[in-house]
Amino acid sequence: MAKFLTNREENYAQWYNDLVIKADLAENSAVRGCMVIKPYGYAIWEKIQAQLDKMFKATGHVNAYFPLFIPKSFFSKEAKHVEGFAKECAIVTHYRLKNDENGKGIIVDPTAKLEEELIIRPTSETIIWNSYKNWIQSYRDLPILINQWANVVRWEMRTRLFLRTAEFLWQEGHTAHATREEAIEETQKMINVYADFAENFMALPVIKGYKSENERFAGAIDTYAIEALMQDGKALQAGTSHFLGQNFAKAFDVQFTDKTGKLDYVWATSWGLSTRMIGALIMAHSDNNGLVLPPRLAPIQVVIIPIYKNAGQMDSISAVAKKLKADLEAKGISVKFDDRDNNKPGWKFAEYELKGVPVRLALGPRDIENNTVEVARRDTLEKEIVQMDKILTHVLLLLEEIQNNIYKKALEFRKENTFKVDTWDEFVRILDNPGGFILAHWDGTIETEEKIKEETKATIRCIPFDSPDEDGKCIYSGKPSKRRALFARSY
RNA sequence: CGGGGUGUAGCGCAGCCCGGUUAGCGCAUCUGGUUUGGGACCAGAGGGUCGCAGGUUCGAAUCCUGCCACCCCGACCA
Repeated sequence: MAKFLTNREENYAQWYNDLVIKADLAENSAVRGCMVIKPYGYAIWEKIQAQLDKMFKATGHVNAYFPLFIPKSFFSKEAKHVEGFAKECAIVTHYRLKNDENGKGIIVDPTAKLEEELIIRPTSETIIWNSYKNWIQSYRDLPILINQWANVVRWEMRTRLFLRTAEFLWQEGHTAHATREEAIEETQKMINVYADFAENFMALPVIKGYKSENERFAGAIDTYAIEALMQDGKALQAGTSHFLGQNFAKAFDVQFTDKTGKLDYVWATSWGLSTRMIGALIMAHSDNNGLVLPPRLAPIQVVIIPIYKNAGQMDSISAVAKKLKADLEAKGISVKFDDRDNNKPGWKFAEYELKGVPVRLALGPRDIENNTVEVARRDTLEKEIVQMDKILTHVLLLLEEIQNNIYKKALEFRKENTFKVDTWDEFVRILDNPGGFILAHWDGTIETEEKIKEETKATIRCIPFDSPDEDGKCIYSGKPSKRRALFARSY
């Protein structure tokens, strides 16, 4: 059918790239490493935003906005934090251009040099905590539960549409608390919100766990993550929530008076989820015919395609289609009636399969005569004929079923590609074929983790929250271990 | 930053080795007509600083020099 895509089995990376372009989600821009998110791709992001925003507000958070620029001096206040981001910063040094004296275009005006350089935010902890310093004096000012929807810049050496771009869109939550316990509770709450969102809206099963010290966010005491498995057996970090302890409060001198009148530093968390999620969505569900979108995040949930030979037929089909569209919309479903005359039905079928529209309804003269609709579902590509009077409930149920089915399929895939491994040989062998998640014992040291990474490119994705206590031996060093970690090669 | 590759119409490419009519093909676009239940067909039309700057030559997309950009493979990362 869709011979326009590279085969997923032949070249997974190329398939992914083709799909992003052909489905009209995004394209490379004139700026190195930065993408243009096209309307269809952005519509998915808007759906993600709308749902997450609702969930953040339901858990007591509010939105605010902080500057894109961060003074260099702010950045260096938390030692680990700078170290982590220093190598991928874009820096503003001047504020004016002028005409070149030799008449050759425009140049940076050397007299317009900034006193202090500005960093384009790679993340906003520093600029936000600088503000929190002024906002917090007493325990009565706490907690602060703020989220920001923003763009950030990380000057990555190699980029890939959605998965890693030099500029990306995300949300970052930054909260301030009076006690350690409350901050930890917040960190956990938000990783649960992310997992809930991933599983119930993206139809993406995830594993929640702790990051190893090596993989932790720069400046965090503890990082929790949700990890998902892609169809090529590689892992993708889909969201992170950090317990920052008092690190940033100390760096920015944010103290408060508690109920007993004692002065203490504020406890912090931060948590983020980015446009990378769209990459996860694509890689987790799609096939050789194109995207497969979960109904709850699909910009178009149902497309209606007319099949006709002449204007007379089109008139009667159009009347039925418009009524059907209105009825479905009244049930809260987003519907597109594609009555463009410049493409044949076959072309449209292929087009909407490529774009992952969950349900397709075809209406032709036969259907008008028999009072029926042809219903096709994107996830299985099955077609059936449904009586017009049953179509509303049928579509509603079908959308739910597709949502559940693609989740089940992804979960099944993850189960089949998660392995408990106890020997080094097996570990190496499984990583190469078939790949996937590997649960193995690890001695808990950074040295071992790095050796494993060097030799196999596999990293510890997380130590799953639900990983049970059990005695074992580290797969690499043979030293005793009490718990299994989750390993994989990752994006 | 190291290794490899590519820049020719909106997109994908051929031409370059071996210099020589008006730079070609497919897709897309526009016009007209026939079509329409799984990516239609015919006829016609428009669209080019051949990445940039020099050089060699009677003549350069083609040869030489320099530069720039992008892509792929490694080291960094959500």
